[in-house]
Amino acid sequence: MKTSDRILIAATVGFGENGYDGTSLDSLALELGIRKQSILYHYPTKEALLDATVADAIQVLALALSDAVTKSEDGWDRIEKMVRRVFRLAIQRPELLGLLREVSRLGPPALTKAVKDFDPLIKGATKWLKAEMEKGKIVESDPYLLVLSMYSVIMGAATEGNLLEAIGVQQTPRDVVLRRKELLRFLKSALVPVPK
Amino acid sequence: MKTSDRILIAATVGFGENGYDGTSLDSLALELGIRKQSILYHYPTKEALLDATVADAIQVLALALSDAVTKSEDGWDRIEKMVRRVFRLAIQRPELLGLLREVSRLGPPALTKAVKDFDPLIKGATKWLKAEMEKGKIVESDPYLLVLSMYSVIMGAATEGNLLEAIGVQQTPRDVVLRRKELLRFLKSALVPVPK
DNA sequence: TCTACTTTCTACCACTTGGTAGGCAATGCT
DNA sequence: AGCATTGCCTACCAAGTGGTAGAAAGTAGA
Repeated sequence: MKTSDRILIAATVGFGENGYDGTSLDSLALELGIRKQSILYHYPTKEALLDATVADAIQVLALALSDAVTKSEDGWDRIEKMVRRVFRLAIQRPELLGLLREVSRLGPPALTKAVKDFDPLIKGATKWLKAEMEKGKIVESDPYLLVLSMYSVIMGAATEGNLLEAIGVQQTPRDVVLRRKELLRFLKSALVPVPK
Repeated sequence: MKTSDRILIAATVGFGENGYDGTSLDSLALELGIRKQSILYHYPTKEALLDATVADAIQVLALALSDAVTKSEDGWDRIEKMVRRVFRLAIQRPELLGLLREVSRLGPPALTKAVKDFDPLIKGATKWLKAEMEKGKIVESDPYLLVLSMYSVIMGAATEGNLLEAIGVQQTPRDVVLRRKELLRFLKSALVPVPK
């Protein structure tokens, strides 16, 4: 693999799990078996490296979501498949969502760029939700607010691994499935209109 | 106010908003108009200071919750009042919830201690939810899982201020009320049984 | 083979980090 | 008064931070 890609991955894991300030270029270099200066050759500053990881993370997330969209039908089925897809991502690469959470804490300027990349996703989701509401397939409410709520719910559920471990909650695949099911029940009862 | 208390508050804000690694003792001291060594007099290490802030934050949260409990009736009313109380806390002192989120990212040893302090709260909530379920006032499901879900939902909603600002969402009191309402609708439809 | 370019390295540097040692003034107790 | 304790200070320090300068080593084309 290209060195620049190896750096990107290691940095994503580092920033996503130990935070931006908690991850030094030296520690990344040590992990990769190279010198810090090689990192700075590929990414001129630490901040540039952060921007690259965030852009990549958003792209991966966007890809996963669009994959779920194409493989689903309108209505609740689409939401369910998207949640499942995000959960799979959270299990396979928990650092990705951790990074997005971290960048939202860091604030500008990194967050400003991230939001710009993220915007089309939000816009698309909002538009779709609105259409679904008009069709009566989703409970009527402010679609933008709904997107934000869903974002924070899914984000919370997907990034609380550390906490669960500390509480002593098992993290076997079966338990994760259970938690995902509970989350889906949560969302479904809030989003799907009760049939008359 | 006692110097040690001033330090505690400043540290809570620092750790909660800029993270543990993002907050240096020097910057805290500068802000307080004292020397770093004075901080180290009251709290022997930076980690000890972190532990103190976390213990304090949990105590404040527990107090707020128990206040909501005593002033509410059983059933949905109690959950609603608790959510409102936590939201109020999130508005008045956003750094408190930010700190709890930060400590869950930091992992042991700080998280281990925090969980120990937090445990009675979780146990109490779980027990109460179970009783409510048996009375039929809350939808039947795994109470422990439910507590965790509610925790992550509320935490997410209450700590996404930075993100909302970057997206361009207004943060006027009216908007916060709207978001709280949406969250409550979310919770209510997931928790309150549909009347036959 | 010579040359130009890419990539990684060694050697530094100024600055910040958490933490130690010990001094000095205020306070209160005997 | 004498004395111990408390609280904050100055003076340091070793380690680690992101980043610069420039040499060395590989690589590919002429």
